[in-house]
Amino acid sequence: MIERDTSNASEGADTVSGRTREALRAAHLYYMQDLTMDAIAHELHTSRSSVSRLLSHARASGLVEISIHSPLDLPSRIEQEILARFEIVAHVVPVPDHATDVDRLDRVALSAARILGRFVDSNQTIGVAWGSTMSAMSRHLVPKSTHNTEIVQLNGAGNGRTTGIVYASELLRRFGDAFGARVQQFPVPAFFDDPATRRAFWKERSTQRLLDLQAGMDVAIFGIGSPFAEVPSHVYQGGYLDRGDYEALSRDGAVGDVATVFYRADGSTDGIALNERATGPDFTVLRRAPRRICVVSGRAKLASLGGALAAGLITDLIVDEGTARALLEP
Amino acid sequence: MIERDTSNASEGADTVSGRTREALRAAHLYYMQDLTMDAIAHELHTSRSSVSRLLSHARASGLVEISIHSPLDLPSRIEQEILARFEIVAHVVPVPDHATDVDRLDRVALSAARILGRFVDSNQTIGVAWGSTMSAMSRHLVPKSTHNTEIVQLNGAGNGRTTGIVYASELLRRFGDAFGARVQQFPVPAFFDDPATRRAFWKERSTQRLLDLQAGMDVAIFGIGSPFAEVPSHVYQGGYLDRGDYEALSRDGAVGDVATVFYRADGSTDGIALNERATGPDFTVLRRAPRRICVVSGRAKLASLGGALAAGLITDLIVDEGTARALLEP
DNA sequence: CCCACCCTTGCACGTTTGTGCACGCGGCTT
DNA sequence: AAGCCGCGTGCACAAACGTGCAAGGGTGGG
Repeated sequence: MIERDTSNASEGADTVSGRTREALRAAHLYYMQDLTMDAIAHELHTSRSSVSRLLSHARASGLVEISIHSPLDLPSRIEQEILARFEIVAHVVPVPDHATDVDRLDRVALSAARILGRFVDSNQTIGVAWGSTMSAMSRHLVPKSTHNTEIVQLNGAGNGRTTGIVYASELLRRFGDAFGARVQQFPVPAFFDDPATRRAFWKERSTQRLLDLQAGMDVAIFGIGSPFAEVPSHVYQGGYLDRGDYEALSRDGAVGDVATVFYRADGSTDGIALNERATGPDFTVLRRAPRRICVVSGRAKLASLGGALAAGLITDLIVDEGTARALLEP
Repeated sequence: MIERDTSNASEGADTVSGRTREALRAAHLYYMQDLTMDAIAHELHTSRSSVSRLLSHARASGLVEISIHSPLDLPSRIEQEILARFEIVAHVVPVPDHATDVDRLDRVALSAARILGRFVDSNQTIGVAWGSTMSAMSRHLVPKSTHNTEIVQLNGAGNGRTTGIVYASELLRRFGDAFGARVQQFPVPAFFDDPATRRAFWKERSTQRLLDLQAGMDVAIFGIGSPFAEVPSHVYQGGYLDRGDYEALSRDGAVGDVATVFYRADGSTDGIALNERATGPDFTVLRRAPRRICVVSGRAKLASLGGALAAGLITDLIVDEGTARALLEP
C-alpha cells in the first residue's frame, strides 16, 4: 500500500497529491462530519467501495490519527506502578489472559507500531533490532514523514544458512519507508564463528561508520530474546546457535538477550562467552541512546525482561497486560 | 449522554470510573488493536451492542480523539490564500455546492464543534454568542476537561415574547458541561426598547461584573447575522426586530451583526442607531479577546462576513468551502 | 417495606462497511 | 507496434455495525 505511492511517483506528483487530497477530503467528511461512505461517494463522484479504500488509505498512511486520552485522574494503575518501581514509562496493552502467544504478540506489536510515531522525529538516528516482535511491528507502522532521519540496524542477521539480508532488510526497509528515512544495513552474521574475526571486522572503516551511527542513536527499538523459554524467539529457531552455544549460555547464567547481546538476571554481561561473537551493540553503547523502547509480549519473557530492566536498558516499555501484572507480582 | 456521568455520580465514583475505564479499554481494543466489536464484547463479557455504545461514548466524551493532519506540503490552497489575504486562520469545511443551507449549516457546525477543543483551555474566559449556528454547534461539542474556565454570554436573548433564557441558557449550559466550566448568563433582552434603559442597566453592579468578564475574554465564539439575506438568521425570525428597525438598519447601511451589534460593509458601526439598544459587546471590547472564532456557513452571509473581516473581528474562521471560495473571488 | 421510575442490557432488525473478483485503462517492455 | 503487467474501479456478497424495543435490576421516595 505504502509502496504504491512511491511507485506512482512516476506518474507525476499531481496524481499522488490527487489521491492524498481526495483521501483527506473523504476523511474530513467521514470523521468530522459523520457522513456515511455512501454519501461521500456521491460527493466525490466515485463508488462507495473506493471511498472505503480511500479511508483505509487515510488511516494507514497517518493522514488520520486516532489517539486515546485517559483522563488524567485515572491512568492505568499498572502503568503508574511500573513507573514508580522501575522508573520507566510503560504502555500496557490490554490482552485477555487466555490469548495464545501468537495473538498476544500480534496485538502488542500492532499497538506498538501505532504508538511508535510519538517517538520518531526528524533529524534522529533510530536503532532497530530484529526478531519476531520487530517483524510483526514492521508490518503495521503508521507512516510519519520526517527529514534527515536514519534507521540503523543494531545487529547482524546472517547465519549458517542464509545471509539474513532479505529478512532483515525487508524489516528495515519497512521502517525506512514509514518514516521516509535512510536505512543503514549491517550485513554481518548474527554471531561470528570466531571472536577474532569479529574484532578484526570491527576495525574495518565501513564497520566503524556503522558503529559510530549506533553510538549516536537517539532512539533504540528492540524486543527481547528469551533463550530458555518454552517458545523460543526467532534467534533460537533460525539456526543461529548450536547445542554447544546453549550449554555455554546456560552455564554462564544468561536469561535473555537484547539485539543478540546476552545478560544475566542481574543485568550483568561480563564473562558471557557468546557475547564475544555477537554483533549487537555493547550495553554501554546502547544506554547512550536517550530513548530505548522495548516491546515485549508473553509471560515466557518475564525473566528476560527482568534482566533487561536490571541492566537499565529500557526507558519505555510496551508490554501486554498479563506480563505487566506478573512483573509487579513478587 | 454527558449528563449521565454527572447524575451517576450519586452511585459513587467507582461506577463512573468503571464505565470510563471500560470505554477506555474498549477503545484500545478497537482503535489500537483493530478487534471487531464482537471480539471486544467477548473480552469484556458483555454484548456487542454494549460495546458499540461504549465506543460511541468514548468518542462523544473525548476519550478518543480523531484528528486529520494534512501533509505539510499540501495544506488547502483556499486556507493559504485566506491567510495571505486577510491574515486570519481559516478552517475550510468541505461541503458540496448543491447542499441545502440547512445541511451546510449543520455540517459546518459539526466540524466547528469538533475543532473547538483546540481553542479551549483551562483558566480561560470564553465568550459565547447565540444564534442558529451556535445552537447547532452546541449540540455536538466534544467534552474536554478544564479547570477554572468560565463561559460568558455575550449578548442578551430576551424579546417581546420570551425571556430567551431557556433557549440561551440551554445553549450555554452545553458549552459549560462540555468543558466543565462555570456559566455566566446575561439575562437581558437582545435589544432594549429604550437606549436610556440600557445605559442605566449598564451601570448596575451585577451588569458591570459581567461586562468586566467580557472585557477580559481570552476567546470569543460567534456566528454572523445577516439581516438582509434571503434566509434570515435566528435574530430576525424570533421577533426581536420590527419593521421599523429593519428600515433603520437599511438606512444606516448595516450589512450584518456579531452578537447583535451591527456594522457596515467597511466594518464601521458609528451612527447605527440600533446599536444603542443592543446588548452585545462593543467591537473595541470584543477585539480585546486574543482569539476570536467565527463560524459561518452559506453564501448568503458573504457580505456580512466581509464586513466582519473589515472590522477586524475575526482571528479564526470556520467556514464552508463554497463561501470561502466566494470570499476570494472579487 | 413496597412501588415507581430510570438506567442499562441484550436481542433483532436494517443499515453500513470491508473485500474477493473481474474488468479496463494506462505505461513499459520486448 | 503489440503485448504484458500492474493498478485502480465497481459489483456483489458477507461481515460488521447502530439502534428501537422490551425486559431486568437497582435506587430513591413514599
